[in-house]
Amino acid sequence: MDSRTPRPGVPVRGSESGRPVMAALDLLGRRWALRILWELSQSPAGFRELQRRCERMSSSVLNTRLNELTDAGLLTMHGDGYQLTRLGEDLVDALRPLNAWSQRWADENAASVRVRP
Amino acid sequence: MDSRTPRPGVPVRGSESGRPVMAALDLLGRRWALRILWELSQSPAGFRELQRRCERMSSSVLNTRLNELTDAGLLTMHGDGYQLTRLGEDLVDALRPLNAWSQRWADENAASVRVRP
DNA sequence: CATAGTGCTTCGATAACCGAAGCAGAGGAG
DNA sequence: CTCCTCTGCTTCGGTTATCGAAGCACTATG
Repeated sequence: MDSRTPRPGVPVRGSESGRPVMAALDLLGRRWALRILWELSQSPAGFRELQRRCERMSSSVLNTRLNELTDAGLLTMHGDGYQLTRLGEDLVDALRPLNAWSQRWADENAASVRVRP
Repeated sequence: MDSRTPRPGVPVRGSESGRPVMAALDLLGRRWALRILWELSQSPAGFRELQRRCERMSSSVLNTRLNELTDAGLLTMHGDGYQLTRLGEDLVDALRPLNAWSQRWADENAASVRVRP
């Protein structure tokens, strides 16, 4: 098991402070991490199913992320696949405003593109 | 200028769909992106000041991120440094629940560590 | 028995990131 | 004016993360 999984209270990539939000930014800033949580919030899925949903993401990275997120207590694995823990669901809830924001972002971006084609 | 800045409506790393939230996950999933927004939400800062706050992050990556985030319309640069746009501030607001969540994460993590020392 | 599915691993290639150094320009001091 | 210092930014060689194809061990099904 990779012991470099970001944890609150411990120095992480880019911050020695150990502040929880810094550990979160490190964990979630790694590639595919947010996406995996997002997909599992839609519905639980097995390894290969996740890989398909994320347009053939590398299996080695998927495995690494699954281990990290499991270590961090955000998801668990049963016989029928991976699913979010209570804590993982809460994180996805906390990330929900991001969905609404991205829509506004799309609108403003379309507007700013429209004036210079 | 790097034209690979993720934008809503355009295919990005890991998703061909062009869905806004996927573009957001790509943009924000890159290293230091969330952190830079976070720091600028505390207060505007110049290039080297940002570098200091982020514990000597590489200047090349900082420059790349600043360009991407500016391209995406999340921040602007004046004579007195970089600062968030309205859209950038909204994003930080949307990310605010993450702060609260990370605190709960820290609590639960401390609890689960305590039972197996 | 063969076939197809699973979770996961290995490994060479590529892309992202790091870190130290340096450049050009804008001041301020002497 | 020169010298010094600060700025935003660039370059480049080395390290790390990620990719992608292949394969392993196992289970289930026919």
